Amino acid sequence: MGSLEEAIKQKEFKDPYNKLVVNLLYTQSYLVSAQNGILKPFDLSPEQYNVLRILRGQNGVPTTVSSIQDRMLNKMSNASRLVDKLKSKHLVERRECPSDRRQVDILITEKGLKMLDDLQKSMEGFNSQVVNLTKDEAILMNNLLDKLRG
Amino acid sequence: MGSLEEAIKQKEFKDPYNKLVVNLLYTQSYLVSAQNGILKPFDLSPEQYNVLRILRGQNGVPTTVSSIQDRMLNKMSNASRLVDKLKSKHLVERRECPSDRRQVDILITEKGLKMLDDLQKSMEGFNSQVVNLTKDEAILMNNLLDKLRG
DNA sequence: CAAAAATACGTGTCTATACATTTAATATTA
DNA sequence: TAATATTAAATGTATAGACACGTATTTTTG
Repeated sequence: MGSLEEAIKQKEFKDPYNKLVVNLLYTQSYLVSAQNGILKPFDLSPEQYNVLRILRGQNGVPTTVSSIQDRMLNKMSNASRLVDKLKSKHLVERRECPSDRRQVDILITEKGLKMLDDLQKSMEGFNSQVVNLTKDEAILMNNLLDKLRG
Repeated sequence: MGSLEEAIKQKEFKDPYNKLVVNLLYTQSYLVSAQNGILKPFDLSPEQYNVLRILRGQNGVPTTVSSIQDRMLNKMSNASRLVDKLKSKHLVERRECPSDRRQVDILITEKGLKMLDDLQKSMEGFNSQVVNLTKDEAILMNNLLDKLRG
């Protein structure tokens, strides 16, 4: 499973950039699959999990839907519908925003916080297990990724 | 837009592994969005494009659906339905496999090859434009990604 | 201040992903 | 060889991603 070439049975790539794009797409799929294994018992999708973490990071301060959208990993996703799904599971709460009636304040509920807490136990160590790199290599790669997006 | 922290407005991460997982997911979304811009005029999704390239790589030798599946970037995707979509656009052809009637041989059509050829003009340089790294950095990152998946 | 522009959120639609299940064909083995 | 297991592909279903569009509210500006 080591090299990309072996994994997707492609002999060679035009240049390192071409290979890198394919490699990043392939690695993301690898990570999401692994993450799904942990999230599935909690009946959460990766982006639902992400939205809950964003809301927990607010420490009780409400956020709007568009602010959640801005901070989501997948910018083209649909925060409105994800929040709706989380609300139907009673993991978040909606409040009409008094200062601007176009906006809707979103808050994580006790139940949502509890679920994140339970999840933490399963997620503990997941990142370092799934990422077979030394800490220094991980830091290096973070820097390269930040540069990549320039 | 430089750092991940800025992009998703998160102050800090538990450790470099945690950040790296988030960084990879975020970067994939960045790449797919950019790729979509090129593919949209051709009415192809990224995985449809990928399947066509796999078939072109066969140089006329037919492949089965499951072999395509194995080589796809997203292993959980559904080769059968993607092939179906490509067939309805007359970009691929299905043939029943004589040696094993469970299998279906898939071939790229002339129209499919022509589309890839036209696409190449737009895709030319895309990878090196979207990836703001030197060639050496790209090579380094490829090696780290291969190691990451262990 | 009235008209126009911008913003926030929701919705509609099509495609893709994730995963379970089904159906047909082939392989295994008792 | 008949029964069982395995495999290939397709299908069913729920959620998510991509993107256009609609509606209500607020901002801008002429």
